[in-house]
Amino acid sequence: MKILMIEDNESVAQMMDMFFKKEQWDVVNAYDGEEGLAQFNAAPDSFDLITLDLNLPKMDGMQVAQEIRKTSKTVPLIMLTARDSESDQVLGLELGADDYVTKPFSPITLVARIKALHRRAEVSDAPAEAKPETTAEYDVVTPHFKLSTKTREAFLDDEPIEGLTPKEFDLLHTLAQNPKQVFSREQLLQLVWDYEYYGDERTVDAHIKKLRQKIEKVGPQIIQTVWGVGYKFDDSGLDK
Amino acid sequence: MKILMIEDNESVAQMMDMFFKKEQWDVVNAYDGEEGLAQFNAAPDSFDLITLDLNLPKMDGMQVAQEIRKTSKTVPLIMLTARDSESDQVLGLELGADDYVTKPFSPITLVARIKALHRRAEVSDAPAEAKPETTAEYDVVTPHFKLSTKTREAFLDDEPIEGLTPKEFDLLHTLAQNPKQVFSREQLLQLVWDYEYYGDERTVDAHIKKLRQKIEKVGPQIIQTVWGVGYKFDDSGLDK
DNA sequence: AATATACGTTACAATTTGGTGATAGGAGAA
DNA sequence: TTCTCCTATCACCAAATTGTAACGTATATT
Repeated sequence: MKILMIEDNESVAQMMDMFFKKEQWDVVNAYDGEEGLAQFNAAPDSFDLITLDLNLPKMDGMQVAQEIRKTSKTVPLIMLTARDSESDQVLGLELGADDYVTKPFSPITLVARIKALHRRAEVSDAPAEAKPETTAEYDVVTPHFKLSTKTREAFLDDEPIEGLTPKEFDLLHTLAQNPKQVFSREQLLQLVWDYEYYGDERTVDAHIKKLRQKIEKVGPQIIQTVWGVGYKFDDSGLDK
Repeated sequence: MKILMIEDNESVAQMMDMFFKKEQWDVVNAYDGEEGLAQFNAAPDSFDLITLDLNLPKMDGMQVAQEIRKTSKTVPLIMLTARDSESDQVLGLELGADDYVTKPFSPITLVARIKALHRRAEVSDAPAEAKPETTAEYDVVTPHFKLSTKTREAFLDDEPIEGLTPKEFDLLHTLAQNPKQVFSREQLLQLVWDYEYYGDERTVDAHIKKLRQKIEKVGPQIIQTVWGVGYKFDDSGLDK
């Protein structure tokens, strides 16, 4: 998958770039509207998805969107917009955005939205086939654990883990996406919270605790503490 | 299923394209009357259905309809017309439209009308068989719930949910079509309301409330709140 | 064992989000 | 027209979530 990212704020661009690469996506970054449009027109068919910041130098994001839509009516387009400007959303959707995300966002959210949009686009391109409509598709699967962002449900040995709050779900999602990999508190704050958020590391602990409580209700612990480092998801202890 | 969409308004075309593709339909879009007719005549038998905007550049929609009907007397044809022009409806039906929808419409309505028309056409194409005339066909079925857009009735464990208003029915339809999938308020506004409508998210809450009241009269709750995310249809709690 | 550091736990205030009822506008029917 | 029902929106209250500080407990290091 190849993404065109049109974003002028350098640190935000860097952050996004990092997370996209973690997903093994190719990223092309343009730092203003003109450059973005040029990049796109140079090879319109090569991009699978575009993220477009609305607040851009040289050429306004809305204009860019319009120009892009003149060339391709279908390429998936996500707009990034400041939280307050609600009218942008209206206009954005009219100008052909498929989704928009308000800044500041959490990486896990953005990535999830991109994946969802890409999935939709892929399906509609494909020839008509057997429709798995109602068959839940899971984003994370191990022999004992599965999780779906579509339904926001998580299962441990087919028992639903119930009552998860948004943060708890995202946290579990992040950890479970890379089983056995240790995440520092700092990393988790970066992944699950807004990229502008710099808070207490104990916050992570507190959420882990509540998450563990809800997991314990249906099965053994799958979130381990790695002393001096952080936390990890590991359900391999259930294999025997 | 393959659809010929004759529609000049780009953003409306795009929106329709998106929802058609979600249904996994093939879509061919023509941006004026001439092009539409050309597309149709190039392969008259390849289309299963045509949507035709009446207000078109180059060649008037009515003319297009007449020309189409010269070639095929049976291809299902839906006209899209501005809300005020009532005379169009009369003329349209005389010129061979099978249905018409007033703009602006809500996606769920348009898709439902297309499905209904297509179903009718399919049945009448088929060799004379036992026609289940009055036997309701349901659009959504789970072990405890069924819903028919034809009769606009919904049943919970064979008990009719009564007194549903149009919006409430569409809302229930949208949610029930994808059981367990969480819909944000924003998504619901996009699906159930007109494409030109951008209103308060609390509006969804209010409709959900009234819908729940009517559901409660005949059985347990099948619409759940997913805190911080949205709402979902889930009747799996009734299985045991 | 002593110490320092990391972690777990709890309680609580602040914030966010959802539910609800009142109300007024508007469409459609009588 | 008048009437009725549907619909949208607002304001207020209730409920859930969240971040953080404080403090107790566990772990590693010396």
